[in-house]
Amino acid sequence: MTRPISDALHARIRRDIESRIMSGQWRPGHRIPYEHEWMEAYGCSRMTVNKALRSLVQSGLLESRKRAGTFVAAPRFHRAALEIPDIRAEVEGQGLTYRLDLLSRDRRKATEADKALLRVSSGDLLAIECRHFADDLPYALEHRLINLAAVPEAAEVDFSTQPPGSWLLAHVPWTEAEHRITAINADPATAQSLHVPENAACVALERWTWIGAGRDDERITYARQLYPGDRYALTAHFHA
Amino acid sequence: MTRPISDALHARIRRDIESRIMSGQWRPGHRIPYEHEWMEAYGCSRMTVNKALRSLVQSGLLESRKRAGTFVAAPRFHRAALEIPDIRAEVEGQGLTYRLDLLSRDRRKATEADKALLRVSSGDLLAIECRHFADDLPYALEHRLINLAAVPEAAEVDFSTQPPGSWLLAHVPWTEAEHRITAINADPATAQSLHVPENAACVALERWTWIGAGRDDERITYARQLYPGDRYALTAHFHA
DNA sequence: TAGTGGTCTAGACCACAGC
DNA sequence: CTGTGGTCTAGACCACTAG
Repeated sequence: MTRPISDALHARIRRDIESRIMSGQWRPGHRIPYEHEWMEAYGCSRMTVNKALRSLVQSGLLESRKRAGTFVAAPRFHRAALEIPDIRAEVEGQGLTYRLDLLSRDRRKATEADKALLRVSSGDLLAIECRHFADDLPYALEHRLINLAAVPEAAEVDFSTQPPGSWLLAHVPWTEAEHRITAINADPATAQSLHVPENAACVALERWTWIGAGRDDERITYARQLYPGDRYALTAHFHA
Repeated sequence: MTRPISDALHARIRRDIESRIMSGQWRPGHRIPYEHEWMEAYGCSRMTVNKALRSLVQSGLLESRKRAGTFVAAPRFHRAALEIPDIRAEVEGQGLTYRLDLLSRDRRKATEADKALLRVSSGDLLAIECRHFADDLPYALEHRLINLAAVPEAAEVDFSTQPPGSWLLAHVPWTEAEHRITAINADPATAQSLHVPENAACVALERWTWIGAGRDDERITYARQLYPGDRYALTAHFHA
């Protein structure tokens, strides 16, 4: 007997509906009972029913159509929550010793290549190349651009010990982000840097970060991290 | 001037709070006004305020501590919503023609290897190898195991034209899932199958799917899909 | 047009963590 | 203790859309 997560009535209603969907009793497209009927079934107010249903709609398990009812949603893809930890936190979380190796740091006017990556039209930026180590084994190779128009303080920060990602996470707390995950073969320089054979498959994780509506000066940073494919895995989980 | 997504009062309150967090006006750890104060500020009831706050708590931007108040949450990692489309839908969504190539189909008792992958202790399963084509170019190579104890109907399905993922998505609608993304070098057979050079980097996407608490007979399927790294990218986005 | 979900109100009681 | 958020009620009006 597992202990219930929450005894709240709306949570019970939610779980009841969930289990009927997960058991296959209610298939995609099935119209579930009207909110009115749930009120009667549970002897509660409509707000309580509504709270349960809205929560399931937000999870993607249900969809509401005005005037028609609430239906079991037809899944069109697998959803999962991807939680990408800060590298230092991830390494230390595994009980390993983290070390940063700053390869280069360049403050410059955005080149054409920078502009394309950072998605700005002009301005100064900080370009950083660094390696992340876990117990003296290379963990990831990072190429990062920081938009100094958006984060001028970054120009004064010492990134020789503090990873740029950690600093940014703490100083530009809430952003929007887009991620792109691909696989690439390590070129000779990358291979040497990561201590992997030439052409070894690497996970390439790119991240674009900005604030708000996405104007030029709100672009925060671009990061490209390469992980040895045989030592690293991204994991994602779809909650119940 | 962008058109507002929703004019609902709780949505406006939500956006107001969001923008103060995203602009940096309220930093992690900051205690935002009490629900009582929001009521007065907006001249609305507490339920309306609560709806906005709960929504932000669920997004991870806020956290509530009873008796203390509601605080801006400290981001500990980058969150993103990963939406992995059904391959057929994804291919057709790009305006390409989808074709399935069933390489093998084997109904068998679970071998030791199967058990480890599917995470069951025994039982019959369906093992499928197939290739997905987009306009006659190999798009992905798939190895799939389906637990027949959980999905007996799968034994009768014709998977020579219908991709197993699409069938399962439609017939075992809602499950829990775990994903693992790595990069691998194509071995000779894989390279030939995907029309890529030997050792080409490929994105390996593994997915374990089950229902409910996760007992043996509730394990649904294991899938491993290999995508040519230079033709494929997974994308994930963190919503505002 | 009838009836659904979407939204909102003006209260209420409670558990609980901080003071 | 006090006051917070968590939860819930018994109504209400509205927009929308399916029939």
